[in-house]
Amino acid sequence: MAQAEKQREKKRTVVRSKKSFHHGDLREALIAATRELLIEHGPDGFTLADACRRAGVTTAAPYKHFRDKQEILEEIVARGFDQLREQNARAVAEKGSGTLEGITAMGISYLKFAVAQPAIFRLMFGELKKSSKADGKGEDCLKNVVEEVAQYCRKNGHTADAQQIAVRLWTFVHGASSLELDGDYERVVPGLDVYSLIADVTPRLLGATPPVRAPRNKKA
Amino acid sequence: MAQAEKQREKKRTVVRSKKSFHHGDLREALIAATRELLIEHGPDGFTLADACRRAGVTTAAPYKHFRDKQEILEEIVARGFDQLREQNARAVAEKGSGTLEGITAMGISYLKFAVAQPAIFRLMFGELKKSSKADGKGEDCLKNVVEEVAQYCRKNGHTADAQQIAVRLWTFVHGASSLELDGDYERVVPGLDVYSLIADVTPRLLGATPPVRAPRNKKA
DNA sequence: CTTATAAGTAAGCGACGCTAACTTGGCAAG
DNA sequence: CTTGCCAAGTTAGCGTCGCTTACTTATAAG
Repeated sequence: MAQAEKQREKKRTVVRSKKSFHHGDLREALIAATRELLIEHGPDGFTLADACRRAGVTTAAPYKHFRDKQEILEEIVARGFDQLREQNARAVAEKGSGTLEGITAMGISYLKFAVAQPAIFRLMFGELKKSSKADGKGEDCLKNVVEEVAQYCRKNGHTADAQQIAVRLWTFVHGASSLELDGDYERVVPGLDVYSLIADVTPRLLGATPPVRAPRNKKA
Repeated sequence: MAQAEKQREKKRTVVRSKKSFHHGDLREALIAATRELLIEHGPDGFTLADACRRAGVTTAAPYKHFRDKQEILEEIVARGFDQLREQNARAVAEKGSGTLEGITAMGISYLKFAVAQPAIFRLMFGELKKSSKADGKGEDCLKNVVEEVAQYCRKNGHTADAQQIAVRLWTFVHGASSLELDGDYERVVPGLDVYSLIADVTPRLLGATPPVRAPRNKKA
C-alpha cells in the first residue's frame, strides 16, 4: 500500500498508467503525439523528432519501443482500420442493416473518416506495405460491406454476386474519398456535393436501378 | 595536362543541345533524372541529391533552375497531366468517339497511366497543392470525358447531365486506379480483374438517370 | 580583350533518422 | 536492507537531406 503510494507519488511525470519506469508508457504517448502531428501536418510533414519533443523525451527514446519510424505508423494504421470498421458498422446499424439507406450510410461513413483523418487514411491505403500488423484488417472492412450487400440482395430477391457489388461500391466510395480529401474535386468541379454523389450512385451500383437496357423514357 | 580535358569531357556528359553554358540544359536533365528516380523508388524515395548525382552536378546546382524541390515535381506533374490527356484522347479516338466502347477505353487508359507511373500519378492527384503550373490541367482531362459523355447522350437520346455522369465515371475509375496501384485490391480481393471491373461498371454509370432521390442523410 | 552575367562549385547550417555507449531508476532475490 | 539486474531513458555522434551564401568559371556582347 505504502509502496504503491510512493511509486505513484514519485512518477507523476505525465500520464502514468500501469507499468512504467521513467516516463509512464512512452509507447502510447508517442503514438498519441504522432497521431496529433499527422492530423496537424500531412502524412509527410510528420517527424519522429517532433513526436519526441511533444512527448518530452530525446530523439533516441522511441527506439526502445519501436524498431523504426515505420513501425509507429503501422500501429496507427492498424488502429485506423479498427476505427473505420467500427464506425462503418455503427453507421449501417443506425440506418438499418441490409437496406439501401444503411449501405449508403456506410459509404458516407467511409468518406467522413477519410475527410476527418486524411493523413491516416492515406497511410492506410497508400503505400505502406508489409505492415503485418494491419494485415487482414482491410479485408475485414470489406467483409462488412459484402455482408450488407448480400443481405440486401436476399431481401430484394437479387441473385447478384454480393462480393462483386461490394467491390464496386468500395471502389466508388474510395475514389470519392480520395478525390475529396486531396482537393481534386474542389479544383476541377468546385461546389460538388460529395455526399449526394455517393447517395446517388450507391443504388445504381447496388442494382436498384437496372443498367441501361433500353434507353427509353426514363425521365422524371 | 589531360586534366582539363577530362573535366571538359565530364561536363559534356549529356546531350549538348541548344542554350547551354556548362552542362547542356541541366534543367531537362534534372527533370529526366527525377522522373527515373520517381519510377524506380516511390514518390517519397526520391531525393534531390540523387537526381543531382545522376545528372553529374553538385547538390546546389538545381537552385539555379528551380526555386525548390517542389518546383521540379510541379513541372513533372504538369507534363503528367498533358500526357494523361493525350493518352486518353488517343484511346477514345481508337474505339470510337461518343460510344460506350470509347468511354470505357478512356477509363482503361486512365488506369493504365496510373499503373505505369504510380509515383507521378500520386503526385498529380495527391497533396501537392497550389502548383500554378498544372493548374487547370486536371480540369482539361475531365472536360474530355464530359464531351464524350455528352456526345454519347446525344446519340442515345438521353437528357442527362453529362458533367454529373462524367464526374461519376471519373470517381469510379480513379478509385479503381488508386486501389490497384496501392496494392489494396491484391491484399483484399486477390485475383480481381480491374479492367473487367471498369468495363462492367462504365455502362451502369452511363445509363439514363432517373433522379433517384437521395436517402435523407445529413452532412456533418 | 574586356566585361557582365548565367551557371556551376565549395562549404556550411540546421534538421532528420538512426546507432552506440553510457546512466538511471524500479524490481526481485539473497 | 542490500545487492545487482536490466528496462528505459540520456548524451553524443554518424551520414544524409534541403537549402543558402559566397566563390569561381565559361560564354556571349561590346
